Amino acid sequence: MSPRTKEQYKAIRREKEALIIDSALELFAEKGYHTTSISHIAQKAGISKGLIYNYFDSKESLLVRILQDFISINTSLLNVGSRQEITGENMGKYIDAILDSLETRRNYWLVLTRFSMQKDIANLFFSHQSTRDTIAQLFHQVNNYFSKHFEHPHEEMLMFRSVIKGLALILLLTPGAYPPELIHSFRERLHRMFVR
Amino acid sequence: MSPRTKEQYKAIRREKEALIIDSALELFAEKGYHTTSISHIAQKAGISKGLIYNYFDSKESLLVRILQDFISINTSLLNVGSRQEITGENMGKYIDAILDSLETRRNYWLVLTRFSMQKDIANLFFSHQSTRDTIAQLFHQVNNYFSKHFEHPHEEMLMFRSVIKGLALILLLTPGAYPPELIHSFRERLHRMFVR
Amino acid sequence: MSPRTKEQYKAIRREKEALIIDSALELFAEKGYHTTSISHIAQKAGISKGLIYNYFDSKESLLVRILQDFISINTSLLNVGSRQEITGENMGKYIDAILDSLETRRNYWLVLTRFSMQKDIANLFFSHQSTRDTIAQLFHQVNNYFSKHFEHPHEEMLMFRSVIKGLALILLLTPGAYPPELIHSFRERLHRMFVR
Amino acid sequence: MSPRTKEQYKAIRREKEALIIDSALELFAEKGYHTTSISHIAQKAGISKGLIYNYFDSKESLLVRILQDFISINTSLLNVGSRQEITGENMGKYIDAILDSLETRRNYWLVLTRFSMQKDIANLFFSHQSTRDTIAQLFHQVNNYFSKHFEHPHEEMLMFRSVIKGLALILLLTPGAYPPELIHSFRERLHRMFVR
DNA sequence: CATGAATGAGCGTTCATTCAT
DNA sequence: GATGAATGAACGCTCATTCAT
Repeated sequence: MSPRTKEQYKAIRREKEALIIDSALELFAEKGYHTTSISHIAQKAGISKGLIYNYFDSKESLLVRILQDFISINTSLLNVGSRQEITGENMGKYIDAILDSLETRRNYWLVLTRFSMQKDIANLFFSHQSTRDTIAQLFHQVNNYFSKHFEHPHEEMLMFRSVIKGLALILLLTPGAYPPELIHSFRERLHRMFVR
Repeated sequence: MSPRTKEQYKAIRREKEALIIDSALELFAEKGYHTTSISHIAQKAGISKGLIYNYFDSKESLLVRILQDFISINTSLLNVGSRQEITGENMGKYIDAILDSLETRRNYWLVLTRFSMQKDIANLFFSHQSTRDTIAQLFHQVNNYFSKHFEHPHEEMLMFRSVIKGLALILLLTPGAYPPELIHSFRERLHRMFVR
Repeated sequence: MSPRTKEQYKAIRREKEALIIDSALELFAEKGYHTTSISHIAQKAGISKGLIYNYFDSKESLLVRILQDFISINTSLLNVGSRQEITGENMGKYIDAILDSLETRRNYWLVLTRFSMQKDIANLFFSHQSTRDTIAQLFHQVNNYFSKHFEHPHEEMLMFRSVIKGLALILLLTPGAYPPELIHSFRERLHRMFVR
Repeated sequence: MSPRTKEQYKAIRREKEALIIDSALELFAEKGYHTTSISHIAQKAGISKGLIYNYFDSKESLLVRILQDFISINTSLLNVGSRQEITGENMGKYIDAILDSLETRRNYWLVLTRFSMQKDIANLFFSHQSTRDTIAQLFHQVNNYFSKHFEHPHEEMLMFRSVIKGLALILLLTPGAYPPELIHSFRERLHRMFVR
């Protein structure tokens, strides 16, 4: 018989790759990078260990891929062009987007949060210049926003970062601990605090 | 030479144990749990690998011991008698104590923060009934405090927990990123926000 | 289009087989057997990995085939009829043929030389009765040649074998280390030494 | 009980290291580097795989050690000081020493011969400057010797190298194929050819 | 109490080989 | 005839843990 067409092969690859990424993401989120073995990922994906290396060069490159996917999703969270200023409206949307994303992309956030605490992997995260640039720019824009609208901008920005980070941690680590209504009113409070 | 007395033996044991814990804590904080080997700990402590197993059952139990020590220290941070209420003064002290502790016990916090994301390790905290009780009681008392002094107590308590957690994370992971004056004025702001 | 005839199919097979052998030979010679993967051979030949197994049972059998091809070429180097004696002229031609062959069939010699040290592979040469016979006969004829023309035939034959083997090794492993003129005069010296 | 004394530990290490080297040498000589696994070495030595890494950093470093040992043994073969000239007497001893060494250190020679044919491992062999220097110096001295005593020094030196190399190969690969008397008379012939 | 040689299970990774298409 | 996704055994290597001394 004839071999599969190139399109068929591509489709197989696309699906299998997604399957591997999903399995790895879930395990990385649940147990962390070092405690998750390639064996375990393969088992979860229902494939052989060897096949993973048909799709990814190494365990590390699999992680990098997951992180990059997440970054490319998230860079659009703050809907601002490269050199544009952040408006109050954008800030509101940004807050909402983060809170929403914490639910819809829970596993990604778990992985990212975990790794921001691990020096070796954090370095890996910043190994790409583009990633560093994206984050530096975002920081700069947020900085400008607070400088423009608040009396004590540094203090306020630290408050902003702290409360967002802390809330994220709480929501990630104890999901369901707070009722939706509370989350909702908290979100409104954040708007009152930081949207100008 | 006369043989050592039982007390001397005990003293030696206590000191060796402390030495091992210190070495492990420093390495866990610096490089993480998985990237720190028993060999490395022994080297840092200037003893043999085997001796560590004379004091601890396993690498994990060494970690657990470190975390439990820290928890028992921290639960006394808020020095309130069993059924006493938290006063505004106590709350102020609590905030200060936490911020101070983040500096003086940085390594402990680093280890704890990293492992709070690991479900199995997180459960270790609650393995002792007494720890569970202490934490539950603390939670209850803080809850009462906010109920008594704030219009939206749940919202306020979530704000309290978020900002403390987030600030802790920032201070731990990016030490030196914020100047002392800013930290100081931020602390005062926390007092204004949460001390009644 | 009309379906291919049986002859056409055979021709395709023959060409593909030759393509695979050529690719493998080049890689085996360049990087060695163990460091050359089937993947690499397929890539060099511009075909799929699977197709190689349509022509050869295994990587090893591909190697064996290469070696056997070469042996069957080489046993005809000394073109002496079955029971004929080796003449001085033939010996001269033999020496020249070997030296020429080291250049024209360099890759074959490289592979053969490397594997002559591997006992299991070395035995492959002798797996075919006909090969064993040919070699035995050749040995016998050379033996006769030296017995007839030299005072110390065994010593002389060992000298012959040694110098040819050693020169081959040097030329194969350090190509270009000796200028052509030197090689040429060395060849003449070999003639003076061994041609009677 | 008290632990072993440092001397006891050193003795254990020395013996175990020798055991590992012996086992590895034998297998490398018999089957080659790539076809010999750490597992196999451990099995032959009657120890666990892990223990090998208590003594050697890697499989490669084990090989390097073997090669270096051999070099340090052999650099004294040609009994000449750094800048001294090679005398006829020394050349005679050199020839004898090589032929003797081929028997007494057969496995070393097998390993070395094998690896001179394998580019990746040959490079490893020359990775140490001292090794390169030693060999370069030897080559230089032999070169001088032939220039001084022979009419066609390059041709003669190529003859010398070829016959020694070829004889070595023959003796290594087909031990016992030639009777001792023949080897002995061949040795005398080498003396007549190259000792001046 | 103290040592470090020794173990062995498990890791990430490679690659010859198979087989559905 | 031809493809390449998929397998699985084996590799080199690490390291928590054990134990004779």
